[in-house]
Amino acid sequence: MNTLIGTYECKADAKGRMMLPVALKKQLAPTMVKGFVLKRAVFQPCLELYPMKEWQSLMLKVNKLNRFKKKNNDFIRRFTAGVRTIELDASGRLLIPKDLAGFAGISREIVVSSAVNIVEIWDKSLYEKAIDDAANDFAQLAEEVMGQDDANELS
Amino acid sequence: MNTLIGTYECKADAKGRMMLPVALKKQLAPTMVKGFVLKRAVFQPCLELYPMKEWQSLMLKVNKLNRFKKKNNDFIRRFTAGVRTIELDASGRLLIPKDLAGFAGISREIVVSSAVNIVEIWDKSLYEKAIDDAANDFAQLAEEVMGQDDANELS
DNA sequence: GGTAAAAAGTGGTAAAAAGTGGTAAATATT
DNA sequence: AATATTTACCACTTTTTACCACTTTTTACC
Repeated sequence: MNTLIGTYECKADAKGRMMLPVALKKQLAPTMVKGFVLKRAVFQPCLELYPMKEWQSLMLKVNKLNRFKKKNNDFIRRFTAGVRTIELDASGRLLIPKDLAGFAGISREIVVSSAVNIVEIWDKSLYEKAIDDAANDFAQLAEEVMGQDDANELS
Repeated sequence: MNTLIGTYECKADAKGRMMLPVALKKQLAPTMVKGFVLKRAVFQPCLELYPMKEWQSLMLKVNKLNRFKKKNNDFIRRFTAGVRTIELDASGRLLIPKDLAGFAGISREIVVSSAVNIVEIWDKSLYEKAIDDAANDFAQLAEEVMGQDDANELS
């Protein structure tokens, strides 16, 4: 699947439903029919939305892990915590289940952010906080993550 | 891609649309067809406009990162904050999405400034301020570094 | 277990906000 | 002065938000 692009702000209604931003919906259109998996993120207090196909291919990998190793078992439990399959309703709205909303501290203001081939769903204020935190050591982070080949930039 | 040159002032209309200055448009012409990515800058309250090709080659690197590493995850999130794909409309106007305009404090008066191979978009007053601050910092820096020994000047 | 109350989830829609397209007037450039 | 560029509007479409009314599921209690 093509990688997703974009970070969007949107609002939930009183029942915790949100419209996916059209720009994102268009990108997701091919994968929309099969539905999604929504789950807790591992590193951050946010949710991750996997197009079903992405999820399945990830599960293929996970299922190859040897469950008789405690670490693998723990990982699987942890990784699949809070997994829910969801679909958009007839009006194209996405309902964020209460427990997941609770985990991610989501109230009304939401940020939806693509990350390669999945979508992160954040409470807006927590998102901004995470961004700020990352900005502080962005220079260092960038160097560690991307900095191997400065030479290319200069050539 | 060729490096872009120049700093230009322009105005947005009531809907937050601006014409790209022709001088810049001419320079961007080859890359225009594929559209752009507009995003929040990391260190400054301004926006960055990437010709799509520039953006894609960056993403090629980014997409190779293993997202099960927290650092990579954080980096990607920080780097892709506020990303939007945009195109010029039929009249050659660039619409700055409301949330991004909000982030960059952009109202009507805009400064567009090329920076190597991307374009920075600033609210005019914030731009002036940033320039001033940088000037002050530089003066102080220069003084700290070079200012100790007046004697040298006189010798 | 059975029942009432609360919570969670559905479906629909009116109104507000954001975005699009076009053009006349103003300003700058040659 | 003539042309090119930029600015300021108007009218319109699409998207998003904020509700209301209703159904289903879960919880709490007798």
